[in-house]
Amino acid sequence: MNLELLTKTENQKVQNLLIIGIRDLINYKNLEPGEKLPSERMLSEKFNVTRSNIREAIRKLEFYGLLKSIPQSGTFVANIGIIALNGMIEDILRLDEPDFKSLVETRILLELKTVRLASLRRTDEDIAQLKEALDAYIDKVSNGKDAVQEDLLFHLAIAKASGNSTMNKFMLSITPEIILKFEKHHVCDDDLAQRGIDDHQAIFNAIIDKKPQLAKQKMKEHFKELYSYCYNL
Amino acid sequence: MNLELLTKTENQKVQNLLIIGIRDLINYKNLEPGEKLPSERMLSEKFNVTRSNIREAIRKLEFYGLLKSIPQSGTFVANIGIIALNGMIEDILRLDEPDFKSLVETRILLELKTVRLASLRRTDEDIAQLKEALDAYIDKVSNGKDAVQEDLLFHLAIAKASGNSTMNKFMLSITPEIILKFEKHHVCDDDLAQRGIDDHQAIFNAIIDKKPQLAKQKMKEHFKELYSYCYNL
DNA sequence: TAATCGAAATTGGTTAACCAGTATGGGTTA
DNA sequence: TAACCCATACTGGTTAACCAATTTCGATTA
Repeated sequence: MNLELLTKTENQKVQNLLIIGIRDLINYKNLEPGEKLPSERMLSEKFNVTRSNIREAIRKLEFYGLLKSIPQSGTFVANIGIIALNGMIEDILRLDEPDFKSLVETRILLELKTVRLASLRRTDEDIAQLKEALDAYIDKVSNGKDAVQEDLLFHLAIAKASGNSTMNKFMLSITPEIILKFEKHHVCDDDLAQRGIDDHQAIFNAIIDKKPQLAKQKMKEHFKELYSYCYNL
Repeated sequence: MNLELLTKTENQKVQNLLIIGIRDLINYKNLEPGEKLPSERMLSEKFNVTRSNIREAIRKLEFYGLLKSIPQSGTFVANIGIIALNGMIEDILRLDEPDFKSLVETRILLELKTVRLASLRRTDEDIAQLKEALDAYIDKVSNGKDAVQEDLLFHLAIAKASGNSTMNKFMLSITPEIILKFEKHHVCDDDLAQRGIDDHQAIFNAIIDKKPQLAKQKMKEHFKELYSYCYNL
C-alpha cells in the first residue's frame, strides 16, 4: 500500500515534468494557438518516456482545456493564447491536493447558491424528486439509523433542481469525500439528525413556495454545526 | 469532424450503459461498500465489450469517488453506502454538458467568494503575484491590445490567493471555456477594458488592505457587464 | 491439528504492435 | 502552368499480449 502511494506520486512527478516539457516546447517553437503539437511518438522519444506517459500528460492538459486531441490528425494547442496557457499551466502544476476544510468551505458556498436557484427554477419533477429524497431521509432518521447518505442525496437533489449543470457537477465531485469523512468522524449524531429533519423540511417548503431568501436562510442555519466542525478541524 | 463527434457520443452511450451495468451488478450481487468488483476481464466478457471500455467506465466512476482501483488487487466499491452510490450514479448519468450560462453563473459565485477569502488570507507572495498579473493586464490595455488572457490570469491569481484549493481547481477548470467564448464574441471592447483597469486596481487595493467586504463589492461591480451579457445570451 | 510456507492463478497496469482515418506531396493530366 | 488525384507515410486510438505484485489455497511441517 505504501509502495502504491510512492509510485503514484512518482507518476505525478513524471507527469508534471512532461507538462513542463510540453509547455517549454510550445514556447520554444512559438506554437501559435490552434497549431499542432509534435506527434505522441515523437514526444515520447524526445522526452525519453513511454507513449502512455505522454498521453496521460496530454489528457490532463486536455481536461483543463489547454490541448485538444483529434483522432488521426494530431494534438492541437487550444485557442486561448500563449499567455493564458503559460499562466494556467503554472497554476495546474502548483495545484495542491484539496484539503477537507477547502472541500467543506466550497460545499457550503455552492449549496447556499444552489438552494437559492432551486427555489427560483425548480420544476414539478424536481419537487417530486426532492420529496422522494426527503422522505427517505426522514424514514431513516425516524428509525434511529445513520442517514448520512440520504442527507447528502437530498442536498444533491437540490443541486440538480438548481438547473445549473456546472454547480451540479461540482457538487457531485466533492460529495463522496465528504461522505467518507463524515462517516469516519461520526459527525452526524442522533440529536443532530433529529434536528436535521426540521431543517430539511423547512428548506423543502421554501423551495416549493419559491422563496429563495428563506431557503438560503434555512440552509445557512442547517450548516451552522457544520461550520463549527469544519473550522475546528 | 462530424464523424468524430458521432463516435464520441457513441462512446459515451456505451460508457453510460456500462455504468448502468456495473451499478446493477453491485445491487444484484449485494456488494457491500468496500467489497471487490469482478475483475476487468470478467466484466468485459460479461458485457461483451473490450477491456478498455470497462476501464474507461471504471475511471469515470473513480473520478466521482464511487470506485477505487488498486493495482494487482482489484476494483473496490467506495465506502459511501449503497444508497448514496445508487443516487449518485443516477445523477452522473443524467449530468448535462455544461452550458455557457451555467459556467458564467458559477464563475461569478466562485469569484465573489475567492476575492473575499483572498482579502483575508493573502500572503505577501500572493500580493507579489497579483501585482505581476495586474501590471501585465494594465500594460496590454494601455497599448490598446486585447487583454482577455491577462484579465483571466488576474482572476486566477485571486483564486490562488484565496487559499482554497478546491475553488482554485474549479476556477481553473472553467476558465478556458470562458476565454474561448469571450474571444469569440469579443465581449471585452476597448471602453470596457479601460474601465477594467480601475476595477482591477480597486480589487487589488482591497485585497492588500485586507478589506473583504470592499473587495467583494468591487468584484460585483466589475461583473455587472458580465451579468447582463450572460443573461442576454 | 494448526500454523506456515510457497507455487500457481489472478489482479490492475503497461507496452508494443496494429488499425482506420487523415494529411501530404509528387506525378499526371487538362 | 495549374489543378487534381492517388499512393504513401503519419496521426491518435485501440487491442491483445505481457508484467509485476498480490492473493489464494493446499501441501507440508512442527
